[in-house]
Amino acid sequence: MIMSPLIQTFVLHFGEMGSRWGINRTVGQIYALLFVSERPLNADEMADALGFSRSNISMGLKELMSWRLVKLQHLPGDRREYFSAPEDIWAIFRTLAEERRKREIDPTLSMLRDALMAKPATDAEKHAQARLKEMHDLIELTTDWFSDVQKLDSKTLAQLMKMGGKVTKLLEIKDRLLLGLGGKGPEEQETNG
Amino acid sequence: MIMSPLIQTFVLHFGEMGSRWGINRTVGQIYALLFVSERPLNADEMADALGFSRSNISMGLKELMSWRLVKLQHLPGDRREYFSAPEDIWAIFRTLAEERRKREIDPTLSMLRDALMAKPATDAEKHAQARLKEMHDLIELTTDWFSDVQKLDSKTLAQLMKMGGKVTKLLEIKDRLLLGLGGKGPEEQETNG
DNA sequence: CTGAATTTTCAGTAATTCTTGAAACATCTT
DNA sequence: AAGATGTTTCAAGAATTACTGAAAATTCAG
Repeated sequence: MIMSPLIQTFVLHFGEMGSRWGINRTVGQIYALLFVSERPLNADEMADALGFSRSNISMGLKELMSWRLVKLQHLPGDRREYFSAPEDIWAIFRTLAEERRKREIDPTLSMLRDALMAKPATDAEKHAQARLKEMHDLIELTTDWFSDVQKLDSKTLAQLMKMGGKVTKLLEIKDRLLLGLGGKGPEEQETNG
Repeated sequence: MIMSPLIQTFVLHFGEMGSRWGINRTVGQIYALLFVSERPLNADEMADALGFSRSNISMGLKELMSWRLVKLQHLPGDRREYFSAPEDIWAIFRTLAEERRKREIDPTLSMLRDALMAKPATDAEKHAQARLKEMHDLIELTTDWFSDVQKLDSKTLAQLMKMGGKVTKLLEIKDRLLLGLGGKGPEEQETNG
């Protein structure tokens, strides 16, 4: 299979980026290729297109499967395994986030909690624990929030994001409501910009 | 300088995590050490505590400075350079996000935009471009949103995050307001839960 | 069951990235 | 300006990670 220059550029860039994020180049390229492909691909096609050995592709796919980032399917009358990336890019994003959480965030939080249980023996330890507490709380806050937000459907999520910093406007409105509906009316409508 | 077991565990874990995120172990450990330290440290102290060579520390610090993650200062009557991590952990988080954006997100967006300019020659390219557009939009949306939210002060940000998925409640209220203030009154107050 | 097709494993090699000591460089003190 | 102190650079060696081909394992058709 021959990749058009357009696709090739993307695949190469993505592989490069992957390697900056602790994902190996092969895996990044495989995923990029699957992501833009209009149909599922089998391992030989990928090996051919990317110029990697068959076994390298096999390992890359194994990795991607452990991340739940690829779907495996069979084509009628063909024994080979065909792979594809999910249609919904938000779903990809979520899966990535979930897996990363499970693999990296959770163990880190657990380590921090353990460290916080110990009785500080010195001033240095007391200070260190205070810092670890800050880190723990920040991580917990951001990931809990993230997992909450993640549960929203794509449409709501997009709507929310499009508002950007303007969510604060909503917070102000909320506060005003809670204060007993004093204050101003709906002239706050540019909130929707 | 001798690290207590508590600090050592943290430093080691952080170095390990770093290496999963494309940050080398030394750099991760240096930062962890600075993060929990109650006072600024000089390069020799770090080399000693972590068991790395002086030159390795020097390179690590250079890297951390390029990320704007450490502050350099001088102590009165001491010619050596002392380093520390910012007090405010949110500030650290923001800096990290900004730098990562500058280095990785922006170039990726630019590559995607370029790819989208090309006239698709084949069906495969047409499909690929549609996918790249999805990716471009997702990245742009999330990063724009992130940079907006990033500008909020820490307190507002924390407030927002503590709400988690409940922000949708705010959206509902907003929609109701925009629909001309029909609908219900302030009995929606559990929004604050 | 047999054998063809396909996939996975794995040990060895290749490539990359990390780490170091030595030398160069810089800055201060006298 | 010389010497002391401190920092950076860099080439080479060490360690890690990626990649491959060959062999083993699996799957399926007949």
